[in-house]
Amino acid sequence: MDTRTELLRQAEKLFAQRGYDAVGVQEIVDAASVTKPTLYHYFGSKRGLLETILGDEFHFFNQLLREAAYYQGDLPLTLRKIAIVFFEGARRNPVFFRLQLALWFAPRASEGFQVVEKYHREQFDLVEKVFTQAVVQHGNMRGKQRALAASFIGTLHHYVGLGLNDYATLDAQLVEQVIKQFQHGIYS
Amino acid sequence: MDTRTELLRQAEKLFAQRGYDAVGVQEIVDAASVTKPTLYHYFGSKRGLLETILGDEFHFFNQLLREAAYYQGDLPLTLRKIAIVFFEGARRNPVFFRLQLALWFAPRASEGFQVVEKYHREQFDLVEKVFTQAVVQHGNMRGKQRALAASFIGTLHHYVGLGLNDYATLDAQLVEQVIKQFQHGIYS
DNA sequence: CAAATACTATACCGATCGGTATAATGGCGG
DNA sequence: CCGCCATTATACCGATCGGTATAGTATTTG
Repeated sequence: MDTRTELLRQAEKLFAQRGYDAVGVQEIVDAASVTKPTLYHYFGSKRGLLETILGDEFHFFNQLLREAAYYQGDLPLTLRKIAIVFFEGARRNPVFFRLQLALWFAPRASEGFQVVEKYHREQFDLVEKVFTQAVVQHGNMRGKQRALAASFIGTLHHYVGLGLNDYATLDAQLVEQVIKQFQHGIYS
Repeated sequence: MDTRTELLRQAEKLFAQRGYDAVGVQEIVDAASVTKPTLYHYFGSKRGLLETILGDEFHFFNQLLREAAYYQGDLPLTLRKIAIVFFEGARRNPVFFRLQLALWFAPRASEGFQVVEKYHREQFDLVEKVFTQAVVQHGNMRGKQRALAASFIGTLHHYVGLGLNDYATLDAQLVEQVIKQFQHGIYS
């Protein structure tokens, strides 16, 4: 295991467990069994370390989301694919999803939120585009794409949060329930 | 304005804006135009300050919730009342709701989460009790009270979050949409 | 083989962290 | 008027914060 990867892994774990601000640089390098200059050689700053972690993870995840959000005329199918990507992502990589959720709900002026914001904006734009394309078939959604995208992603976040704390099981059945529930909100 | 109240107000605002860990004690006392011994006289520690802030706010809010969650045989009505309490609370006191949401999504091991947890547990218990009482009329919910309570509160949180960031308007219309959507999830 | 480059440790920086010892101030009851 | 208690400021504590100057050791490249 090279030291750079070990630093990324240990830092992600610590940030997810105790929060970005509460974890010191010294603690990270101790966990990775290196010293501070090594960390600063690779990442430049504590913030640079966080940006690298989130950049790598979101690069991977948002690519999956992009493929799932490729709209081909069937809105429920597309939403289902998106939900599956979120739920499977959270099950495969709970540490990252915990971190990312905590930072997303952190105060607007906090470092963590600012770093995570642009990646969430990417996700939002992908989902909003789906709803915009679907307006052709679902005219009653016209003008509501922004609210719908925010609501859908928010719903997925909320269930991911429940899943991470064992209040729900992120399985195919829950996907169906979420989609059905959300569609009912649209068509009413 | 007495200094104690001023400290509570300024600290709540700063914590909500930039996060509990990112705000230092010195900054709080400067904002309140006092010095550190004054803060430590009243609250004992930084954590004690946070506990007092959240204790006061949740004491007030959870009492409203308790009244709204008094079940009298009409589940949709009770859920509607609960949703209204959340939405009106968030509109009246957005600073507190921002803070409380951020702490709730903070890592399990963080100080902030630990302080906020017991008050959320109160809320959860109140809502779970509603579903348990409603099982008499809605037998298909039997055994799912825990998941339903978590899902309902999570839904409200998610819309409060949207409202705080202007992705939704926390009005009576949204209450109806949330209730209808949630009921559809139950009865299916 | 020489020189450059990448990587990593020791030891340190000033600033800030949460918290406190001491003492001065003020109002209030006896 | 005296003594008590609550409140507040000055000045300080050791520890930790994020970050770095310097130098050593590999590894790679010419």
